[in-house]
Amino acid sequence: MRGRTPRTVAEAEAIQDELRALVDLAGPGPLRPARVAGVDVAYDGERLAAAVAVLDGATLEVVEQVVVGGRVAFDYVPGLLAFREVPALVEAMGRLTVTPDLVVCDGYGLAHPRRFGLACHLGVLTGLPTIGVGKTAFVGSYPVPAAERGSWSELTLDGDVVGRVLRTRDGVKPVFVSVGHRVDLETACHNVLALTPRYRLPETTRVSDQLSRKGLIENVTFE
DNA sequence: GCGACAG
DNA sequence: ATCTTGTCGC
Repeated sequence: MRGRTPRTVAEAEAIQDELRALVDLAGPGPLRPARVAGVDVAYDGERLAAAVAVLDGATLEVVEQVVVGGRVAFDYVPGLLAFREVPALVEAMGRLTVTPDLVVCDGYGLAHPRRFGLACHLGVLTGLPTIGVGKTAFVGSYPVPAAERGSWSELTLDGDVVGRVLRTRDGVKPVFVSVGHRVDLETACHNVLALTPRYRLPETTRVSDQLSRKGLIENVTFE
């Protein structure tokens, strides 16, 4: 279950249009997940390190970590990020000994040109509940949310609400939340706030980001 | 037609 | 993503 690796942009877009039908937007998804995973990928030219960190949903303490090395198989193209990161992430998740109740991705989910961002892609391939948390704007328009943590505004694309711009820290740049698979938007935002007791980004994102970079330096597994 | 564009 | 030091502020 790694998904096909397209050779062209047209081929990749066709795969997204096909897999989009498998996304489960019914939710609701976990409100108090026991285990929450964070995934991220770090690069060094052709080499890459994909990491998955599983945290206890209540204490936010790290429960398990996995890092796998690999090679870039698809250049970065806005809208096709998943083809660059998902294969290695699926490989890393396959090595987990515990099953996450929720997976927090770096990037977008439904808020995507074809409504099938990285979070949706990883969700469909693993079957797990996923959400996307982006650090910068990608698609859609939105009013700037109030300055207090917890404030949010709707992210709209072509007349559809595809996500929320959520303030996780008072007076700090907000994050872009969109659902991936088997989780609704309200539940996704509740979880993001639960994962940001102190920093702008979810603990899951921070731990997996640090882990992937460390894996790159230590020349972890390779392919 | 010309930019903008998750990571 | 990645290239990159110190510095201002809570």
